[in-house]
Amino acid sequence: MNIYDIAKEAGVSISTVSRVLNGKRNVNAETRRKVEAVLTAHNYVPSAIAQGLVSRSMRTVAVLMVDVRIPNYARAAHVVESECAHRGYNVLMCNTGTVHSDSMRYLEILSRRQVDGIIMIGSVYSELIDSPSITNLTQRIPCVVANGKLPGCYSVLIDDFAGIGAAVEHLVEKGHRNIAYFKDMGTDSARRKLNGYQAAMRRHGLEPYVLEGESSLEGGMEGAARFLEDRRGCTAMVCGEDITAAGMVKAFVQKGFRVPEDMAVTGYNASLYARICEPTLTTVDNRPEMMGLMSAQLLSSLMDGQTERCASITVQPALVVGKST
Amino acid sequence: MNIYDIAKEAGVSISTVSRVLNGKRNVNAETRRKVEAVLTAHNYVPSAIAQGLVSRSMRTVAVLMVDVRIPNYARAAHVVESECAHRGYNVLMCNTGTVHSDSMRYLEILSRRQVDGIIMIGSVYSELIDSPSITNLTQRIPCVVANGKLPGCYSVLIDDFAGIGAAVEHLVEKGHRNIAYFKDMGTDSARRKLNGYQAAMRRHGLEPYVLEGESSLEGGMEGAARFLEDRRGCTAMVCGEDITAAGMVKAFVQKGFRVPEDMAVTGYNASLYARICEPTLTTVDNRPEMMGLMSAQLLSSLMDGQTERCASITVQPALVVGKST
DNA sequence: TTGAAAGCGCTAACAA
DNA sequence: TTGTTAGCGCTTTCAA
Repeated sequence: MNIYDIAKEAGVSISTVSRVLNGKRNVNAETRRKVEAVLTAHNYVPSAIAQGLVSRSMRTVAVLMVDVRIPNYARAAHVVESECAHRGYNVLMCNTGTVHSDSMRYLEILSRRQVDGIIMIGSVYSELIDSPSITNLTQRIPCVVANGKLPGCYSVLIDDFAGIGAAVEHLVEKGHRNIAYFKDMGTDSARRKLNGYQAAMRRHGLEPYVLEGESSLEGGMEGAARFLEDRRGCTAMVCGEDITAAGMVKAFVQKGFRVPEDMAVTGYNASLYARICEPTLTTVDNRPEMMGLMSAQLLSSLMDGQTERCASITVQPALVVGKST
Repeated sequence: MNIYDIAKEAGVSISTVSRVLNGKRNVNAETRRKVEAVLTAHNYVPSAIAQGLVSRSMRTVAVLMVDVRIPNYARAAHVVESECAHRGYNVLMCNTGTVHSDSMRYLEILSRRQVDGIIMIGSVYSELIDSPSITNLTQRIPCVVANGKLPGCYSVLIDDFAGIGAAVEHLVEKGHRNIAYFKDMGTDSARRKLNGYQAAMRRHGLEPYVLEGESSLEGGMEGAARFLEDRRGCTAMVCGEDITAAGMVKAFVQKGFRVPEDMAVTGYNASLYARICEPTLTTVDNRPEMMGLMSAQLLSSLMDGQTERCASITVQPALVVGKST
C-alpha cells in the first residue's frame, strides 16, 4: 500500500495525501478527514526509504565499539542511543573487534548506507590508518571519536592520565609509598593510564613498578600471582581496569592477604564489578555516560550543520572510594 | 556525485555504470576499465538508500531489548549483530526500557523504516498489547522473540523452568532440605523461574519459601537481611539472577556466615558477576549466545522467505558448579 | 485548497 | 555490448 493507492481510494492527488501525512495546514478540513479515514483504514505507514531518498537521510547514526559486552562501551552506547532516539535518529550497533581491517570494512559499509553520523567509542580507533577512503568518509559524514583522536574527526576525551593519577594520589595520602601498577594490553588508553601512573609516582619521588597482563578476571589473578613472587615491598596495586582489580583482590584474598590491610587495590571504571568485589573496590569513574552524552550532543550539532570550531572536549574522571584502600 | 555524473564523465550510459558497479559480466572489458577509472578517481560510493528504494530493503535488522547494559542482553545482542553482519545486514540497537508504550513506539518507527526483520530479546515483549498495529507489523515484517512469545512471531525460548530446577536439584543432592528462593521483580521469565523452583521443591516434598526483591546487587543484599530475620531453617538460597546472588553472598559474608558451609547460594546467568563473586557462584548458564544465534538464524531464514512451520525452538540451560554450594 | 510534474539515485526490462 | 525508459514511493515546486 503506497501513497498512490491511498490517493486513488480517497479520490485526491498524492500531493494532498502527502500534505495530510506531513501535517501541513493548507488542507481543507473535510479533505483531511477523508484522507485520514483511508489512512487509518489501511493502517498505512509511509516508506522511510522513499522519504530518505528525497531528504538524503535515513536519520541513522552508527556507533562503533570494540564489543558491546564490555560494560564501559555498553554504558556509553546506551546513552548515545537514548540521546539519538530523542532526536529522531536510530542507532546502528557495530561491534568491530580490535582488528583494524574490520573497522575499516564497517566504515565503508556505513559510508554506502549514508548514515548521518558516526560515533566511534574507544581509543582503538585512534590507530586507524589514515587512508584516502577514510578521509573521504570523514569529509562527507560527521564523525566523533569518544576517548580517541582521528584526523578530521571531533573528539570527546577522557582524562585517563588524571584519573589514574587520582588513584595514586589517594594511595599516597593513605600512606603508601611502594605502589605497583597493573597495565592491561595494548590500547592507546591503556598507555595514557600508564603514563598517568608514572607521572604521579614521579611527582612524589616514588619508584614505579609495572606489571602487565591480560585484561580479564583471570589476567588479574594471574598478575597477582606473578606480583607476589616479587612484590618489592609494595603495599598497594593500581589497576587499569575494574575487572583486573577484582581478579587481584580475589587472588590476594585466596592467598590469605587482607585487603586493604595487607594490600590495597584500586580499579578503574566504577563498574558493577567494583561493587560486587569484596571488599568493594576503590575505583575511578571515567564517566562513560557523560562521554556518550557529549559525543551524541556534539554529533547532533554537527549533523545540524554547525561546524563547531572546538575540536575536542575533555571529560574529567572522578575517584570513587571503596573499601579496598 | 551520483551515477549520472559518473556516466557522463565516462561517456557511457547509466545502465553501463550500474552494470560495472554490480559486477555484471556483459560489459566490454575496455568499457569496464574506463568506468572503473572514473569510479575510483572520484572515490564513488553508490547510494544504499536509492538501491534500497528499488529493492525495498535497506538490509537492516532491529534488535529490541530492555537495556543493552544488562550483560545477558549484551551477550545475545552481540551474537545477533555478528551473525547479521556476516549476512550483510546491519543491526539497529533499540533499548526500549520496560514501558510497553515505548516498545510500541519503537516498533512503529521500525515499521516505517521497513527494517527487514526484528528480534526482540527478553520476556517483557510477551506482554505487548495485541493491537491491530502490532498484528499489521508482524504480518509484514519477520519477527523473532527470544525468551518470549508474541502472536504471529516465532520464538526461541529458554527453559528457565528447567534451569532453576537444575539448581534446586543440585542443592538437594548436596543434602539441603530447606531451600529458599529469591524472586526478582516482574517479568514473565522471573515467573517461569519461580514456577521451576516451586515444582522442583514439590517433587522432593519440600516446603517452598519465597522472598521477593529488586533485581540488583542492593536488592540481593537487602533480601539477605530480610531473610536472616526469619530464615526458617534454610541452608540454601536460590536466586533468579547472578547479581542478586552476588548481593546475597556479600551480605552473608559480611554478617559472618560462611558460604557455602553456613549458607549455600546459587545464581543464574553464568555471568562474569558469578566469577567475580567470592566464593564464585554456582549458577545456571542460560546460554544467551545460543539464544541469539538461533534467533538470528531463524530470522535469517524467515527473511529469505522460508515460512518455517516450526513456531518455536527451546534452548536448554546448563548448571555451572562454582564454590558457593 | 488542490493537482500536475519533476526530481531523489538507483535497477531492470526491453530495444537496439 | 550498450542505451532508453519506466519504475521504486515519496517531497516539493509551480500552476491552476
